[in-house]
Amino acid sequence: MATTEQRPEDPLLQFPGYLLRRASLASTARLSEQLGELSLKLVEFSLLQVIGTNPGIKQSEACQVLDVQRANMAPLIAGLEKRGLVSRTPIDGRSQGISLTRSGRALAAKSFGVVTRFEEELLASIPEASRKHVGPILTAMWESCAGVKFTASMARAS
Amino acid sequence: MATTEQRPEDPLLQFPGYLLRRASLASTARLSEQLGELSLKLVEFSLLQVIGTNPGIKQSEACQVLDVQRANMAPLIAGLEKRGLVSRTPIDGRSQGISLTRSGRALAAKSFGVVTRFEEELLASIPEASRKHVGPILTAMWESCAGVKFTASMARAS
DNA sequence: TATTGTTATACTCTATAACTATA
DNA sequence: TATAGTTATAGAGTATAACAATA
Repeated sequence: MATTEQRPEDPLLQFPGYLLRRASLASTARLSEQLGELSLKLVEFSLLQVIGTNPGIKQSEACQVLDVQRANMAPLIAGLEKRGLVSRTPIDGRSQGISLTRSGRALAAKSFGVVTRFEEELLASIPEASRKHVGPILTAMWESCAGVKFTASMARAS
Repeated sequence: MATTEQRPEDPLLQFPGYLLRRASLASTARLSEQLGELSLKLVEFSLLQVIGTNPGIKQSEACQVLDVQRANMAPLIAGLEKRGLVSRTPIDGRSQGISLTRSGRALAAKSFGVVTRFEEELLASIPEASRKHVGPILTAMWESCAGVKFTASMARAS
């Protein structure tokens, strides 16, 4: 028989956005641990994948894809270059194409395996009947919240 | 007719955990803006709600509910107390019960309205057929990732 | 003039360690 | 000996401003 002692209630559990944040923080912490064993931060992993899929991509383009400030991208790329994971090829006088080196491709592939396994477990933890809704739900939440930014910058661009 | 110019691809869009993180970051940024108009940070809003639902809650209990370190909770509570939003009542020599003041209740109610509206819009952006899966999916993802922590600390406690 | 990359810097958030007082 | 609260501090992560070089 359980005691009647009251545990504090969390009144925020009813909010999708709260669940979203708590789940994201927990997931990020867990995956970061695993990537740490490859001496990779989450953003470094993401960057390797984006560069691998888009060889010769410009720094500024990678910034747009990953929503990272130019000022923060510079030391990130520099760090990967210093480790021999990426290389730069001049496009014109002010921009360079970034590509994976051989060892960059190796680490990208290895870390992709780690993340894929993690993501498979994550998906497996979700009730089977709900799984096909994961993509639509998260994409909708993302787009509806990112929408403000997008419209602001796109209004300027159009 | 669209140009054939290639935009960089994001190879991470296939990963639920990536979508989770991007959606969470976007949602957090957007809601934080709105709460900023009430001079509330997201964690302060959450804390007000937890205290309001659990009058007399101890600081350490609020830490567990919101997953905030004791060391970071202290200045948070102090800040709310300084603004006259919460009050402390001694429980024993070392712990105090935290409750909302009158104006704390007012701000908690007002901000709850703001967040509720936000969350309703968030939910409305999701395809109707998927909506009932939001809770189960996010809860499952949260629990499956928080699980590690829980088992570690619970093993110690048992 | 706008874009690309860079540097410096500040601000927020979070994590750790050490301390006091009390159970 | 463990718990509650506090303080100080360090480390990420992120944001802004300014600059040089180039389109």
